[in-house]
Amino acid sequence: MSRWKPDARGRLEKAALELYNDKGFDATTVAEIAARAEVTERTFYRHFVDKREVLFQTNALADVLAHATATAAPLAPLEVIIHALTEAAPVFEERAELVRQRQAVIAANPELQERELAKLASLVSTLAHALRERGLDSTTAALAAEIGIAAFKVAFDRWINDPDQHTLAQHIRETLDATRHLTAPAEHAAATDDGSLPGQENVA
Amino acid sequence: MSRWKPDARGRLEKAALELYNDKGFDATTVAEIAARAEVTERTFYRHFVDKREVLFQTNALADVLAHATATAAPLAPLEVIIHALTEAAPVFEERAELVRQRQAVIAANPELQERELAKLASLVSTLAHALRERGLDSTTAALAAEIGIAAFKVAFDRWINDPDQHTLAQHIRETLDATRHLTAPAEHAAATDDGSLPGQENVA
DNA sequence: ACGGTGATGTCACGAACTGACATCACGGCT
DNA sequence: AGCCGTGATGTCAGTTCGTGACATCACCGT
Repeated sequence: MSRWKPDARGRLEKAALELYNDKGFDATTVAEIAARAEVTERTFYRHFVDKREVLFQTNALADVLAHATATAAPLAPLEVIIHALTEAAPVFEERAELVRQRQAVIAANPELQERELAKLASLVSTLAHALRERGLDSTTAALAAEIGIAAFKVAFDRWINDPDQHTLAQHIRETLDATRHLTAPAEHAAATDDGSLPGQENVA
Repeated sequence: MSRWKPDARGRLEKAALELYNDKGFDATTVAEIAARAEVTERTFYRHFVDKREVLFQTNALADVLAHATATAAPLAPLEVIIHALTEAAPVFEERAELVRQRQAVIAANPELQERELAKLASLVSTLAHALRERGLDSTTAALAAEIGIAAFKVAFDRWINDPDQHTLAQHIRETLDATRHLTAPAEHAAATDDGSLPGQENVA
């Protein structure tokens, strides 16, 4: 028979989630998590680089974004981003309850918010890289990626706090539409319509 | 005569900067900083909430942004933001050398990058609040603030890595112009086609 | 049966913070 | 002048995070 109960990592994750929810992140020690998962503290650190990382297992998202960006039809950068984010939406929508719970924990703790921002920043890098692969110049790619994730933040926030009114995908679309209205409105919009496809426009 | 040398905080700040630059953030202990500043470790923590915070004394920036946003002429949101960021630019330009040095330290350490993102997020809140005060609805304000800071990130990055080609203010203006091109341009199809995303069907 | 491997345990430790209490120049008040 | 409150600092003890080094031992392939 096996020397240890299987899936130590899973048990740790579950224990951590429960405790963070129950007593709050700060009041939870790694020792407690380990004890509840019936492993040692050391084992916790073998599975997660730190106490926060348990909540941020989401590399799936980066993969979806990168893939969707790479395979999207030739479109203006913002359309590509809408496409990619829309593809990614189900990752959240499929486990809305868990996501909300997780978000509540994060909302209650500044350290966790920092980590979340870091994760989002890494998504920006991923997106920007994927856009560069599509031929965008580096500044445009960086800017488009930043704006995309910025819009996602707002859309996600609205989705979390606006239970079931709309899907996340709808919020994303609405938010990016709002972005267009925000940035376009006063100016005449058609000036740059020289028929070119995705923007090779340079940042003058 | 006085019991202690004056300006403990200033000495701590100086000592920390030097050590972070010299041996790196990780390799520097608070004990070392305190020793060099000729105070105790405890005193360090009385002046700075943690080891990172020494590098993020920048509440001046938030004040400038909030004030400039509040007093800007009535304009489209994005114009207000351009105005505010432009007002804030001198905060950096006036001490470009120090800013570059600081940025190098931050670039070398993920923990510091996390903190920086947190500070920027707090600027987003400040900006959004100021925009709401101007009468924008909460979602538009949040979105405009996110986009403004996103553009600022890109502009700042270009400024740091593009020594003296342009001023930060120029970069900001260029970047926000690029934002307009990114979001507005040439998407004549979008006006009538609010429906399906092209290419959606064959993206796994 | 044998030896290598990988997941876990054990131990020891440094370094980041924190709470509680002590000290004592300074500045104001009487 | 003398007393007193205050604020900045020191001292100390303790908790928790996170890591390196080494030990254990079921499992798996040969």
